[in-house]
Amino acid sequence: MVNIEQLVQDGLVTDPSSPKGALLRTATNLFRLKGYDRTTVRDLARALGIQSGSLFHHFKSKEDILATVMAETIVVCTEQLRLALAGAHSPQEKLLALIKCEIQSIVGDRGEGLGVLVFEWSSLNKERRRPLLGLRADYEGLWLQALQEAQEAGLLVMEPAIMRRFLTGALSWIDTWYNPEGELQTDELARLALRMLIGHAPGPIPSV
Amino acid sequence: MVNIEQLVQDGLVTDPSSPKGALLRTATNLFRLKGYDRTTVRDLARALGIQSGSLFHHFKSKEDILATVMAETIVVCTEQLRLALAGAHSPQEKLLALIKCEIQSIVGDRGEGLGVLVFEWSSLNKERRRPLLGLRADYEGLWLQALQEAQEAGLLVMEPAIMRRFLTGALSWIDTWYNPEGELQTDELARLALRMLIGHAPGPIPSV
Amino acid sequence: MVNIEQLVQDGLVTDPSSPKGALLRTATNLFRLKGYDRTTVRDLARALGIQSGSLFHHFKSKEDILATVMAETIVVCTEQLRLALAGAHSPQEKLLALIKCEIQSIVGDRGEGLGVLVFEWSSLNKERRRPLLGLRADYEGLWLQALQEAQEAGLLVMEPAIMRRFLTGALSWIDTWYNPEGELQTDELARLALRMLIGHAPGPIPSV
Amino acid sequence: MVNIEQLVQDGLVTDPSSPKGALLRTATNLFRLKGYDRTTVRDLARALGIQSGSLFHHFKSKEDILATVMAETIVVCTEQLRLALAGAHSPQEKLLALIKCEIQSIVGDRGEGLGVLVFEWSSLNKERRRPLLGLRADYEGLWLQALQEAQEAGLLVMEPAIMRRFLTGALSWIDTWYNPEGELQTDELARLALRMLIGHAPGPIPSV
DNA sequence: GATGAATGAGCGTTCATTCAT
DNA sequence: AATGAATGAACGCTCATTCAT
Repeated sequence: MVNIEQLVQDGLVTDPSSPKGALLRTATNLFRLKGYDRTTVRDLARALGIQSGSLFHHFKSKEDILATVMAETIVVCTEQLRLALAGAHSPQEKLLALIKCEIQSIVGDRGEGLGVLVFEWSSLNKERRRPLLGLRADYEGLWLQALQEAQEAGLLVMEPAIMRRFLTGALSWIDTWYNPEGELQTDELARLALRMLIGHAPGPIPSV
Repeated sequence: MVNIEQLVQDGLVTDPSSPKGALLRTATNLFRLKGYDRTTVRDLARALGIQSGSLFHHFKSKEDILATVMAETIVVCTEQLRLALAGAHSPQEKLLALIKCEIQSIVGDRGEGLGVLVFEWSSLNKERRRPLLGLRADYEGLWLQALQEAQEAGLLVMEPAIMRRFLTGALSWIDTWYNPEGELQTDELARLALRMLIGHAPGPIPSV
Repeated sequence: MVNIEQLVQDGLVTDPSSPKGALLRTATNLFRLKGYDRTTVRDLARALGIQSGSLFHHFKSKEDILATVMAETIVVCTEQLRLALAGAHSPQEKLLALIKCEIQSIVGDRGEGLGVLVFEWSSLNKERRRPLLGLRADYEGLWLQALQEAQEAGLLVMEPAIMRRFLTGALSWIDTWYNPEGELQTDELARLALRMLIGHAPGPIPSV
Repeated sequence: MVNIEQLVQDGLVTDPSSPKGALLRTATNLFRLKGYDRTTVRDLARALGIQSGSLFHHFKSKEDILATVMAETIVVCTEQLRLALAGAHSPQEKLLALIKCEIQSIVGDRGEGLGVLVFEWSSLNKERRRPLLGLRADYEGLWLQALQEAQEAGLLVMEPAIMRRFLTGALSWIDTWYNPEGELQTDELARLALRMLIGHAPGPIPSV
């Protein structure tokens, strides 16, 4: 598991155990559940057991909360991606690790943050998007490098940039249908996604 | 191209050349561009050159406009899917036809409607979702049948239900990155997607 | 029964069998049932089976309809009062006749008009009230004259002006509680009211 | 005078010196003057010197204000009635006390509230009427008991239920014509009303 | 740091009225 | 006479934000 405490100390993410951290967690939940626009600051305050005016001691505006939720989501996911890569060696292993990691983010406790990132993107002012695009580029950089290596190893069915785009859509969509209590395990799901990338016929993927 | 006039006569979609049709087109555009919540009825009226009160001669409420945009989008896309299937015969041909058709919907003039459908789904009241879910089931039924046939022919790299879910995400995501003026043609994009489904190694897909 | 046809020919009231008459009847009903403000011209048009715009061929404005309802109600009631007086001779007979007549107006088919008159009075512009006040004065003149005669005959328990005011309130309030299908007949009710005016102890009122 | 402070402490009425109390007073005034429907929340806010949005900190809706005006009016009047009864002993004394009290309510500072109660009753949603009907029944219960006793003492000219209805109308109508600056005193008015109930011939009512 | 009353612009919607057909 | 689309002002109400306490 990624070392959140380190990120907290680096000032990159908010301490989840702090009041501000609780605020962000609750905001993420509500923004995903009801949508950013339909979540009022009073809703948020009520869920936290405080008055709506008090929110503005932590954040300058409602949109500031949204931007922070998005930024911290990307930062944590990127850190998790880095960690996943650290334990993988072959191109195929790396791809599988990234896929597993991204699926974990989507169906796990970062799922709501990612959902907010995708579905509420248009709620964010143009100027506020820029820094997030930079963070996103870091994240995507890790993916593209791994896909590059896989292609050089002759594994991919198509070029990395498009491959990644197809994959991004396929994986992010999981959020809309995956049932964690169903039979399908996330590791199996990751293996299936990998098969889509490397184009093997049905049957077990050769062990990595 | 699908016969819109027939659908108009059947009362399934609004005549695009009527004032109400123009209203729906403009609404689709704004809902996708700014989001449903951030599009005010005054925005919509201004874009149409009418008074905001006049909108309510055509629709009982703002949400009614949203629901109609969604319903007509599905109806037209389903009709197009049906038409695409009519010209295809082998399982592989059928798959390619469906993919081409869905990509055309996404990057063509139904793209905004589909974006509204996906991104503003949560803006719709629970009760208004039901009829749309029925229409959506018709659409997905066509896909699943074609995928079923492909699997029986030994073409697919995984079972149809999950295959379709991966594909839905991958294709709908195209909307976020595809540039119609770039080099990549939609037919080529469709071929690449098909390759993901049927798992061939790099190189030309065998002609269908 | 009062001769409505004569009033129609004199141009004092609208022919009840004409479209305009039907409009007034329906308006009276709706104004009393829902209140003038909460009755929309669309409600009224729908109840008549026409379009709301068509109302304005008969009346210049919604308030015009209200004023007409009120004016014709007073005119008819005054005419009925006159008729009632014509058949009575002694002061006591006259009082009873007026009371019976007013109760008939209240619980009968002029009840809604009178309710509109009382309850929607404040919905009427100051300027439009003036002519109605004149019509009302005619009506009250008949009452005061009869009460005067009764007082001169030593019948009343108090002076006519206040007596009339108490009676006006008592009788108009009947509308809120009287049930025409109950046991209490309107003639009996009139006798009870008369007893209140002339102060006999319980028991049958001496025959007039 | 009834102890308003006690009612405030019991949570039955709003403190008249609080901002909410001022709001209710102003609302009562406007609702009576212009009618509930024609009084806009902006009118009310303007009369109070606040912004229209601020009203909704005190009340959830405009109709909530109306319902509160009505409820508190009945509660205070009932309390005053109780107090009036406490100082009266014979049936005749009790009747006179109740009449005086009701007239005071009508021509005094509860007159507007009672006017709102009568004239805007139909502006209130069906569900909101129920609790008010209960409060009203308490009020009427005091009246009916006193009238019952008067009848048993052989005082009334007719049975209590109808007597009360005539009286309700007669007294509530006072609001439309009584001029506090005229010669007629409310105590004299009350004596006249009592005479109507107990049927004495003109002349002074025997001392109670 | 937290409160909560107040703000004021803006929301979706209503509706009497107009007018070209 | 009648239609019905359109108007545009006004409605009740919401809500992010402010600020004196």
